[in-house]
This record gives sequence, C-alpha cells and structure tokens, in this order.
Amino acid sequence: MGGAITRDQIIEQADRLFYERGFEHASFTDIAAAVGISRGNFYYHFKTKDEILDAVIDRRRVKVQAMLDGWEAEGRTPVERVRRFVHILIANQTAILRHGCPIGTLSTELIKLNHTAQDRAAGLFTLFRDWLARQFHAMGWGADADALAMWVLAHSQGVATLANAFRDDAFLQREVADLCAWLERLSVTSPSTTPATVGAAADVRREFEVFRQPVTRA
Amino acid sequence: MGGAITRDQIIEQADRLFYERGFEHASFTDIAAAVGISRGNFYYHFKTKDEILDAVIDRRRVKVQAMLDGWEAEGRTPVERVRRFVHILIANQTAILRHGCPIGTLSTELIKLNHTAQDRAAGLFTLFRDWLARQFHAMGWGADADALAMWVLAHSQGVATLANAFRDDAFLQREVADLCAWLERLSVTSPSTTPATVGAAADVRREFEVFRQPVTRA
DNA sequence: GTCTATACCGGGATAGAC
DNA sequence: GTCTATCCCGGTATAGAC
Repeated sequence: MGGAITRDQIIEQADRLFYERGFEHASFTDIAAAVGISRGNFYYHFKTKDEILDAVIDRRRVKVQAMLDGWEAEGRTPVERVRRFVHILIANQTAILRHGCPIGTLSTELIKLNHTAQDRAAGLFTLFRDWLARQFHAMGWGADADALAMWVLAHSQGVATLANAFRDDAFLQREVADLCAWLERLSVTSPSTTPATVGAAADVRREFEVFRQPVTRA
Repeated sequence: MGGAITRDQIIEQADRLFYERGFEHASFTDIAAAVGISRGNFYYHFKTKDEILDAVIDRRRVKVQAMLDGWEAEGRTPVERVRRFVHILIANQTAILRHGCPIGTLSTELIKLNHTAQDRAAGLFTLFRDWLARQFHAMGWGADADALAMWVLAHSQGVATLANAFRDDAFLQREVADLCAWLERLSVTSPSTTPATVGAAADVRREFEVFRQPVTRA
C-alpha cells in the first residue's frame, strides 16, 4: 500500500534527478533525500540502481505515449499534431534551457557508460519517430514519411542541445517558429490537400524535392 | 623534457577517454593505464581532474581552430568551406556513430554536472558558429549569417545525436547529402553570386525566405 | 619525474533491528 | 516497510621513497 506510493515517489524523484544531474551523477543519497526516506529503505523497493533506471525509462515511455495519444486526439489535422510536437520545445523551454532534452541527454549518457539500457533509452526516440512518421504518412508523404520524421526529430534535438549549451531562449523560439512555418508550407502543398492533382509516387517525390529546404528565421 | 612528453600523452589519452566514456566515467586509472604510467605520477603533471579537463578543452580548441583554418585555406568558395564542415559527419562517421559529437556530448555532460568548465565547452561550439557565420556572410547573407550558422550547427548536432542513438549510418549519410544539396541551392541564389540584381537587405531576406526549407532525402 | 603505498571519501549495496 | 549500522569498492588525492 504505502509501499507502492513510496516506490512511485522514488521513481518520480529519480526521473527528475536523472534528468537534472544525469544518471551516474545522481546518487542514492540524493534520491533518498528528495523522497524523504533513508538510503537503506531504498533497497526494499529496488535491488540495484539499474532497476531504478529501468523503472524511470518505463515511466517516461508511459508519459510520452500518453502525450502522443493526447496530441492525436486534440489535433484535428496531422499538421496541427506535428506542430504540437514542435511546440514541446516552447512548453518545456525552461527545463530544456537548463537541462537539455530528457531523452537525448539520457541516451547520450547511457551510450558513454556503455550501459545495457542504452537501447531502451533510444526506444523513447522511436516513439516520437513512429508517431511523427504516421502524421507525415497521413499528410500523404508515403515512403518519405519516416525520413521527414527523422529530419524533424533530429533538428529539434539539435536545437535543444544548442539552446541548452548557449542558454539561448531567443534561438529556441526562433527555430520553433521556423519549423512551424516550414510545416505550414509543407501542408499547403502536401498531396493530401491536393489529392486529385497528384497521382504517382514519383510526382509526390518531385514535388517534395522542391519544398524540402531548411528554415532559419521568421 | 620527458615530462612535457608525458604531459602531452596524458592530455591526448584523457581527450580520447573523455570522448569515449565521458568525463566523469573516465577514471585516473583508465587514463594512467592508457598512457602507461602509474596513478601517482599523474599528480606531478596535474593537480586535479579539472585541470586535465581544462587542458583537454584547450587542446580541442587548438585542433578545431586548425581545422577551420585549414578549410578556410583549402575551400575556394564559402560554399565549399561550409560543405567541408558538413562533411566532418562523414569523415568522423565511425566515431560519431559510436560516441556522438565530441563537443555536444561534453557540453551536455558538463551542464549536468554543473561543472565550472561548461561555458568553456560551449565555447568550442562558438568557434564553429563564428566560422560558419563568416562563410554565410561572405555568401552575402549579411544579418542572417549567424542565424544560418546556428541552423546548420543545430541540425548537424541533432543528426549526430540521433545517428549515435540509433547507430544509423545510412541516416547520417542521407542527412549530409541533403544538407549539401541545400547548400548548393543556397549558393545558386545567393546574393553574392548575383550581386547586381539584389540591392536592399529586404530583397535578400525575401529571397532567403523562399529558399530556406528543410531537406530530408536525396 | 616516476614510482609505491596509503589516506580519505562517497558511491552502491547488505544485514538485521524495529 | 522503514530504519541504523556497516561493508566493500573504486574514486580522487597525498606522502614520501627512489
């Protein structure tokens, strides 16, 4: 009963501290202090630190999936949904400027540690990747949907990293605005909005070629 | 004499190990073993681990600057020079797939550790940023040069992070090809190649608007 | 300048009382 | 379920012989 509550609190605080200080740097002492329990009590709930990491990644999976489902339900069009994705950079601006992208920084760290959970961390990226690809697919980009998803994901990731490194909120906002402007243009000429005029996959691709170019300022 | 050589070797191996395993995770034991000296001998050359980090960042500054100077000398046009920048993703492909971007991952880690050297690490990004901005400036993008520089830097950074997380060399290559294609288009319509037709800054900006859109596939 | 030996601390992890 | 006490290890850092 109370045990489950404590366990949840441990996961919640560990999640936060892993994000703020990094997995390796966040100690049991830190987490115990944050939860308000003794270090020893800890091991009743988790046998090792890696077990806590697993639980944290699970928690993040659930939260990410819930967020994506929410966007799916809210956004009327695929474009609106992708825009919601891009806007997490704004919604979480303060945290990103301070600590970077929660997924990117965790993934990067676990790779350095050669940790067994590195693939599970990368799996968090996959949730976004597949969701984005589905949106672009719905927009009619077919075979290019995944490439577009990776492009948006990579750019957002890079923006988060540099905004974090430079603590530059203006840069972050500008990039979000430009990504949205690009999305707008993409949607206007998307085959899904002009289904009658575009038939063959080759035509879609040719049209795509014209419109895929970087955005830098609004 | 031999001391200076040892010192250089320590910095060299520390640089490599900080990149491969991360600053915190790379221990004195690791570095000492790599250099082939005892842990104790270490402290004759550096009083603390932070001092080694400082030396490593200095070393990276020098190497980055030399690389940028080299590109400046080699590349005949600004576009060719920027292309050289983008191509480091290919040149260092193996290392990037395994360990990510040396600058991005170090910067990210030091921020998590709230390390005093975090700004010095971000300064490595600044070297690239300013150099890229100068290239775009030479291409005629004037006030937008820095924004373009940041855009390219951020995108490259994101590509490195995701290529690392997914160990996806095909993605990395595709993104480089697309970045180069975008550069090509940018250069064709750059005000520097058509100086007579473009006068006011507003015209440059308007023209710029048309051509800044994302690239996703080749 | 390089070594061995060692101090010291904080990390993760365990044992056992309550 | 939670605590205190403790273990063990590996980390950084120091002392002092050579």
